[in-house]
Amino acid sequence: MTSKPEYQRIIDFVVSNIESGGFKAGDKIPSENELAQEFDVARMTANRAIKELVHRGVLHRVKGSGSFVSNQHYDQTLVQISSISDLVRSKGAHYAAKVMQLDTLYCDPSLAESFGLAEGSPVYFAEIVHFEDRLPIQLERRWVNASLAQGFLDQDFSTKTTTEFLMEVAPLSRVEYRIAAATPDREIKAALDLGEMEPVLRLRRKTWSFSGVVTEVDLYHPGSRFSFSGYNDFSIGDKSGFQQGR
Amino acid sequence: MTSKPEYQRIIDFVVSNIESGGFKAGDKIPSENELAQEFDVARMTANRAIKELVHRGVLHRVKGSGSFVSNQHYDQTLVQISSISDLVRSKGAHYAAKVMQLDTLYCDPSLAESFGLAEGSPVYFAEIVHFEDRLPIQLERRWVNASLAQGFLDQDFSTKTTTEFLMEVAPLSRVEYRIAAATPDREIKAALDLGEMEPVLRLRRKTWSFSGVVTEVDLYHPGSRFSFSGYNDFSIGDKSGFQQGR
DNA sequence: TAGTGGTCTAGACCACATT
DNA sequence: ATGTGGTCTAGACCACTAG
Repeated sequence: MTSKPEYQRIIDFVVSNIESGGFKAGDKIPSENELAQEFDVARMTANRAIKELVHRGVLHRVKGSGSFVSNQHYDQTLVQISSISDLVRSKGAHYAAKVMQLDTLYCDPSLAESFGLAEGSPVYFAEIVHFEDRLPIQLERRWVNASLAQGFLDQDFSTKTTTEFLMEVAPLSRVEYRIAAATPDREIKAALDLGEMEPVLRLRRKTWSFSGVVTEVDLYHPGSRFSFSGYNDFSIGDKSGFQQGR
Repeated sequence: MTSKPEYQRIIDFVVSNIESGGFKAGDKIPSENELAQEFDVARMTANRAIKELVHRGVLHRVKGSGSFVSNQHYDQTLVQISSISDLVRSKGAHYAAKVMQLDTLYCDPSLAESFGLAEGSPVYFAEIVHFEDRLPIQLERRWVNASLAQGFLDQDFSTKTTTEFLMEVAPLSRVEYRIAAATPDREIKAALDLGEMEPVLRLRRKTWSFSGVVTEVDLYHPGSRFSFSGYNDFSIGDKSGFQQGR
């Protein structure tokens, strides 16, 4: 019989009060000192419980003021997106990549603005098709800040992914992304072996390192064979999430 | 000059050692006691730093054994999906909903299996179109476990969302979801006022409460006007995420 | 000024790992 | 037996917020 930690009793108390409606969104919950007295524990223990719930997004705190119940999650959900090669391999399938294009471009005004570079600055461009058991599963179109990724053109991206390389030369500090459904152009349609009316699932991502924008990428996936998925567990232990293509 | 907390110095130490390659994935890092001595702080302070990095997924710990560097995230990314009415309102736009259908079905074999119910069990079905400033932005097709959501048919879902109602009667414990690009059927095309070749972005979600499957829903969005997006910050403070339609 | 959270200390006991 | 992380204590000082 492993007994629950003390802080868990406090977590349970707060959570069950929220679930029962005793504490509503915006309500102030008892202070650390009050909880510590109530549960006969040290303040640090109450602090740990509250901090855990802040981590989960259940509560938020204001210094000098108190701890408050955050807005309900409703069905807030997380999608976790990992690299395509990991994904394919984790399914036990064979992964392969084919480099279609790999060379240098010079910034047009729009690219220049996006990367925060001067017009005409060099940017590497790569187009790579990723396969899962011989079936094309992703078309990658990537632009890379040349000044932040020396040696990019010399890599063999059929054995190491662009992401793996970029992670080594420029640790990421920020990512922005967008998932959309799109109509493929002719080239995408050919590369992914798409049906006549088949849409694509597009993930567009922009990545910063400490020194600036490192890379922008469009990842196109066949709508009929690929999706982002995952799950969330609440109330029990905690959240969690994975990603899956199909 | 607000000085950094002590535990932040330890976090920085570990992170920079990982980024510089000093600590590699799988490596054991110094123990709490060693770190505490090294930085001349109490063990609890070192513990806090390490716990923070465990929360971020940078490290993992094994009781009795040590703390280890986890596999690199690469560009793991989070998408946070919130409710459509919150989303529209948070953009300052006008939100409206139109209930197209709201009645009772009886489970066919496939529905029965999904809900864990007997064939022929009653299930509520709702079809609702959500508008952002008069423009259709989401078609919701929802199936609801009748035994877990009494009063569902009596609600006015043009003023309160299905999700809000369900959250009240059956607190969620688990969510599964899948994002895909799809070709709309005729009905979806009409409801969302789609162009001829326009694909839809579909979010399919299945939600459990403690007592079983509560609801399954397909949310269809115009590919040309809607996407899921967000961002992640690393290394600085931490992660974060929002969702946005456009 | 009194209450709150943010941080920190210098101990402690325990369960578990490795040796 | 030793070292590790997991938990907990009973204080403490600080910065911030509120009355």
